[in-house]
Amino acid sequence: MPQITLPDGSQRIFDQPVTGHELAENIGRRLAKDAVAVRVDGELRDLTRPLPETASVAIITRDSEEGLELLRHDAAHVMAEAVKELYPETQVTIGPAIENGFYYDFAREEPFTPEDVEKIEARMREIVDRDEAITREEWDRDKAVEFFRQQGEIYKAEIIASIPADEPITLYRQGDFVDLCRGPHLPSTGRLGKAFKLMKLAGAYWRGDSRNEMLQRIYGTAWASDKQLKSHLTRLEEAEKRDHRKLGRQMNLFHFQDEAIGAVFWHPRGWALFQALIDYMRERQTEAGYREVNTPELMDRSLWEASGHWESFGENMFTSRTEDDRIFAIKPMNCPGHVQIFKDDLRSYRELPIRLAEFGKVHRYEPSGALHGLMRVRAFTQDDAHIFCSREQITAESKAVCDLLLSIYSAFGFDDVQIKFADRPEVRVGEDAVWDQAEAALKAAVDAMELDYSYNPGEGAFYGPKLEFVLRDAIGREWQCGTLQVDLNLPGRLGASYIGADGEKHVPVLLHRAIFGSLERFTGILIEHFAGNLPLWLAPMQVMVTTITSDADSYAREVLAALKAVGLRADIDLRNEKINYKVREHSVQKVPVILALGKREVEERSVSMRRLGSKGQRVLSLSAALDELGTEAKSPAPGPARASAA
RNA sequence: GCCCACAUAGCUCAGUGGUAGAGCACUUCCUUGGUAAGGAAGAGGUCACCGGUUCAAAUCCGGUUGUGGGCUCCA
Repeated sequence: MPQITLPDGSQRIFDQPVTGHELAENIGRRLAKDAVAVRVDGELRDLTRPLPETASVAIITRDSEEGLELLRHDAAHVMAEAVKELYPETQVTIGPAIENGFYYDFAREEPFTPEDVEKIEARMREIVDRDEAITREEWDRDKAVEFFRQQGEIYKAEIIASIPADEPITLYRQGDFVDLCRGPHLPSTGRLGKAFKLMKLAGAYWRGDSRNEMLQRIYGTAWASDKQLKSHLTRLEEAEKRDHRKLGRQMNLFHFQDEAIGAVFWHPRGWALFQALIDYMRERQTEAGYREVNTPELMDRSLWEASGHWESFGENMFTSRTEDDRIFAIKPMNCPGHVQIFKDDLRSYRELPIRLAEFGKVHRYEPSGALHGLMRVRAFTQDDAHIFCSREQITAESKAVCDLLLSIYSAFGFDDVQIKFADRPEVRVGEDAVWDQAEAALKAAVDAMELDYSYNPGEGAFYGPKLEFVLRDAIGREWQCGTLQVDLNLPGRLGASYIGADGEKHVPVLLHRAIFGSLERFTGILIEHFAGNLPLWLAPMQVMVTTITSDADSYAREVLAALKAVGLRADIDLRNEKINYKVREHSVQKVPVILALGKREVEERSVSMRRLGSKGQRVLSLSAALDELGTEAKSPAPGPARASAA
């Protein structure tokens, strides 16, 4: 007699074996309708499988997180079925659920066209209407391999061959379509519903390896209800409106052009924002004991060979050959330069730690396909710093870096920061014993700080392990910006040393750190995070003085001078246009404060202040306005550092 | 770098083989108007570039460059 325990602790006893579906019906019709699978003693299973004699069982509904994932996985199968029906020569490979949807990778000589995708989506809807039963079958491994080989599905056969021997091979059948799958799946294709949409065509390498052939990937989004689908599509539209490339033009911040691909032409307003970031970082890091330096853009190839960069990244470095046949590389990093400054003096342990910072512009020949607005460029500025210290100082210095970094992120409104610990990559320099020490030191530091972190195995730099700091923006997207790397390799390779208390030479530890990472990219992130509505302290143009009639011109000039005198970035608009027109134009350009001046303001020596995004305006005296704006435009005071678990 | 798509006026875009279009922006004139587009006129384009097909190419074909979406990469 099956005895089923439900999540609330209640028990149901049946006089004959039941399936998950029957259990759900027994509990309630509505639940049975929304059920997509069951969790039996922690394991997800098909609704149609009989339940064990005694088990604790939870019904998974379509709008739960797990249910949605199953729904999306089913959508991938339905898409594969549709593709096989329409284009039988296509081979199927893999098709997982992903965030917000699913994809499936297909192998086919001829590329799918956007029209094909429309047909595929229409066929998917037919398959849902057909409501085909989805059934699970356990197969013998060799038979399964043979089955897919015969069908010409060599990718599937390859996948089965790579499944560990102790795992069962399960196939799912819906209509004439059979796919290898771990499951579970919905009972029938009708249960998928129609809240899905195919989104885009893309290329993707077989098994994610660029040495392999390129497959055709079709992405889709799938939801539990039409309402959810619609709101997802609305969110995408909203995200598109924040695109920093679009806002960059609208706000007249920067542009790109073909003669300098991957390099930014910063316009006056964009540069004002960029400089505001530098000013703030400079203030904070000076306070934290960093000293700013500047190192050459071009340095001889030999230096990059010594550091190891030439070997690892030589192909991605810009170089220049001089008349006397020397090869200089445009710096892709600042570290070797900073090491030269360290080396130029005989250093004592008493000087450590030495913290050198540079807003260093670096150039990297990034692959053309990787370029993306400000987010991935070939010429960018790092808020780079290198801390030369002793082994004993690693923990304290790492902690100081984390505190500074989290406090600065918080000042920009990023309070949700994840930390990832990235350890030794396959391709690296240095002895494993040295890596053991570096990883242990960084781990000890992060543990000492009591910060939560996750692992990102094999993702360290070629010279040392690193912490990666990932922040979450206003619409939930994650951006990796900051980094802290413990390097026990480069200082030795570049011949840096200091004299210890014992009178002997020691190789210093080098901590590499960046907080913004790339100033260009961070600017792009801020634009998207705030949707262009930057807080006053960051706004490139903070106040626009506008006149309603030309009688106010001379007073307006006086107001502008007063604003500039208190350090505000301000400008004046005396054009012979209606106030509506001026307000619209400056609002489109996201100027946070518009002061409108007419006859009344001239007489009263007041201003009519309009804030971006608000409907009305306030009239206040010029001196009150100067006080208010001057205070608000100050950069945020250092705040407490916080981080959350990854 | 790889796959797919795209490239028309400063911007956003229409234009499927027969003399290049719209809106906004720009210039000039009128308008001095109280908070997200006042009115009129004018100027502005080797249709990314190179080649091919054709009597004829923005339009069809090939190549190059760039951009977009992905994949790979990211010191």
